[in-house]
Amino acid sequence: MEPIRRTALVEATIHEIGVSGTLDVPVSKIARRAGVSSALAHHYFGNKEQLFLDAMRHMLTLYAKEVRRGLSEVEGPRARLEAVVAAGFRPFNFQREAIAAWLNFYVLAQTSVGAQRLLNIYHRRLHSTLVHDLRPLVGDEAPRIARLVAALIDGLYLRHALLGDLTTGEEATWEVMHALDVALAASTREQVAAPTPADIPDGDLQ
Amino acid sequence: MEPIRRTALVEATIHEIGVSGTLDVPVSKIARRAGVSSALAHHYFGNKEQLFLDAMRHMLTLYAKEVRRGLSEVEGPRARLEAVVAAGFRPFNFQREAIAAWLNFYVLAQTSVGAQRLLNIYHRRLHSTLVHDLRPLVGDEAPRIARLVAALIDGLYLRHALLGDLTTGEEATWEVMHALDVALAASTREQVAAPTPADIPDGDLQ
DNA sequence: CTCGTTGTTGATTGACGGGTCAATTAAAAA
DNA sequence: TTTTTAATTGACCCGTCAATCAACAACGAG
Repeated sequence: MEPIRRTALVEATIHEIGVSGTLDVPVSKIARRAGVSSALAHHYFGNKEQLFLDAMRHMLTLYAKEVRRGLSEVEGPRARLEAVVAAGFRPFNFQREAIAAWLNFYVLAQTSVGAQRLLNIYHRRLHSTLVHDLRPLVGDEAPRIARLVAALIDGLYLRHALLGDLTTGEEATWEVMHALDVALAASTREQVAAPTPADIPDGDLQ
Repeated sequence: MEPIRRTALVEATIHEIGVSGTLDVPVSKIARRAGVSSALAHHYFGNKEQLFLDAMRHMLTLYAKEVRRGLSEVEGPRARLEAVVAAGFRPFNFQREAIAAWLNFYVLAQTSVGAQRLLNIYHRRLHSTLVHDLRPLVGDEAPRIARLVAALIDGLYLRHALLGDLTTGEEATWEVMHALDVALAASTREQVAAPTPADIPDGDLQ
């Protein structure tokens, strides 16, 4: 019984946050939607923050699955990169619920170490995936370009989510891929033209 | 008397949101910090949302001033673009208060038309500034590249704010400018390779 | 048939918060 | 001096909410 209730509560959390746009939703409301009492929610999750964090973990899991699915369908670095990018712009990620969850997640990450940890996991996962497929294309430049692509994804996502800047997710994907191709071309040209590895100002860490 | 109280309240709002990280701060607390009663805050602003929106407007004003200041010190499209980008990554924008205000602003923008309006203003302002200086460099590609740069700024900001991804704002600026230069080069090369409608009409270059 | 375990809840609590309003003070106008 | 207006507040209403707790149901094991 426990696992059923837990997932019901997690899904209800995502839903209610999506409806209100805020983390400021009564646990009782979430519980009602999950068909249980608020006391049970506390019984299983301890407190509201943990409940939300579990919900976010759930979303991240779905997202990761989506990425894997996309990756399994293609071959070659460039196509794999496109798959990763495209996964981030699938309609799934632009449902009210997902947007609300992410934005509130960011807010929470300022003050909650749990949220910070989770956010770091997401970032590191994305980064290492990108680097993995970038390395064969640009070698040592991979980390830098990965950061660039990741930032671009986040930025476009934000704009798309809050302003309907780009109409479709495909367009956003195209935009990122175009930028990526340009960066790729520039990087390889650079390596041929001027064999300068470190033109980045000194020391970086972690 | 009124203007004094208003700005005191606005500044107190920014401060308290910065401390708590949340919009979920009692008006009474904000008022106390401003040295007035919560009733007065309501008297002047009507409700909490308006108070916060005014605070956000205030921040946006400061930011715009910063951009103008940067622009006034340089000349030429490329330098002006750098000034705009750099303004976004100045320490000012990375104080707790600014980060908290922005993140909560995003959250609010999901549901508040007032916040949406304000966000649109910010976006349009940035966009038109970028386009203005991009046009002489890349002609019709200006809007597309402007969107790219804007998204990159937002994305890097987010990562810098929540993860300390890049160490310094200068580095972030450099990252954006590098991407921009690459895009610029690609764009002009494209135009040389494949003849396109009349661009590079008026104006200087570089 | 009873006992212990698991799942579940209603009721309650202690605290807080937004927004309102009658009433006070201070200053300006007449 | 009297009247009017602006500035400001304390107290309060009504509502909410997170978290706790004691208790009840269901049920399989012995």
